[in-house]
Amino acid sequence: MQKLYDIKNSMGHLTGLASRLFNNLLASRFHAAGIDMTAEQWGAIVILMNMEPLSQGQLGEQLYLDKSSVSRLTTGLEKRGWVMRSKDPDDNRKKVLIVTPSARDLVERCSDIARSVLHDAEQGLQADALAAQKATLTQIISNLRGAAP
Amino acid sequence: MQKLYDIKNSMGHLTGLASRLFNNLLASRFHAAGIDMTAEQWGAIVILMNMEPLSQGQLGEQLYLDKSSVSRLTTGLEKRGWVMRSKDPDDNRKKVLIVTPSARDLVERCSDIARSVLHDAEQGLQADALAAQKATLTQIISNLRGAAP
DNA sequence: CATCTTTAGTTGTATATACAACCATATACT
DNA sequence: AGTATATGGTTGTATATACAACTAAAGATG
Repeated sequence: MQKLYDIKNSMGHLTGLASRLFNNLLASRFHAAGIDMTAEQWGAIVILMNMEPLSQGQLGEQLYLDKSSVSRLTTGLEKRGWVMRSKDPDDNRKKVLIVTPSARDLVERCSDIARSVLHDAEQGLQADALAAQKATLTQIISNLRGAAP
Repeated sequence: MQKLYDIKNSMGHLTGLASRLFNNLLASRFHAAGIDMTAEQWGAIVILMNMEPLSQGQLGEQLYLDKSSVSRLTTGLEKRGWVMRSKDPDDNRKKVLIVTPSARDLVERCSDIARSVLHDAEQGLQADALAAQKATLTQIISNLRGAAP
């Protein structure tokens, strides 16, 4: 009989755990700082600030999210006044996303908090180990994106 | 002015992405094989098969899930006849979870599929790089679990 | 032993996400 | 130009998850 799957040492389990713990801690520290923003909202705004203007579809490519998820995420960002969603004059199907001035200060504060979480997460690890880990993760992501369904 | 947060090369982003892609691909292949089980359900059953009997609380510790999430996850597993949930005779607050025989065959097939996904995900990576990555991830998880909220 | 506290699980509510069905617009083809 | 196809976004529905409020049971303390 085949050995049981060693799930607790598997890539899928470990990445899921790390991601969940990171986002939970981030959200908890945002909340403690009186900031009512989720980790996912912060991530989307940071991507936009680096690359704007983006359409919803382009944002989805960056985050590897389904277009329906991007639609709902964007609705939340717009409702809070952090993102402007307007029609693309060159293509009336598209929406153009721009970060509002009011979001920018907030996002800087959130990014400082994210740095603190990252600092805690990487405690005791060498820079080269971290760099190697990111490279490996990046390769895995690329493999998964290219894999046959 | 501070540099913008390099989110696309950050641990939080990469682990979230990898985890999501892995689970999506797994679910897609389960579905293609005619198996109506989610990646999360499979993961929970594998943990149980390795460690049963566990209470819901103990399963939650293994998966780092909130007790409410475990409760709902277990309800789904019970509804499909994959897990027996019974009262612990030694402590009437607790529920004892046991994998049913009918789940075992299915889980073996799912585990084979998970191995195929893992194989695809790790394409082109050296065993030592993968081992180092797991060790680093494990350390990060431990750090995050121990971090102050 | 009576009450206070802690622990285990459930349920209400909210966000994040995927897939499928759909609508509107743009592009391609004949 | 007119129809067929492809693309971008929204909405319906389902699962996964967290936190807060609650219930029930066990343990602690006077």
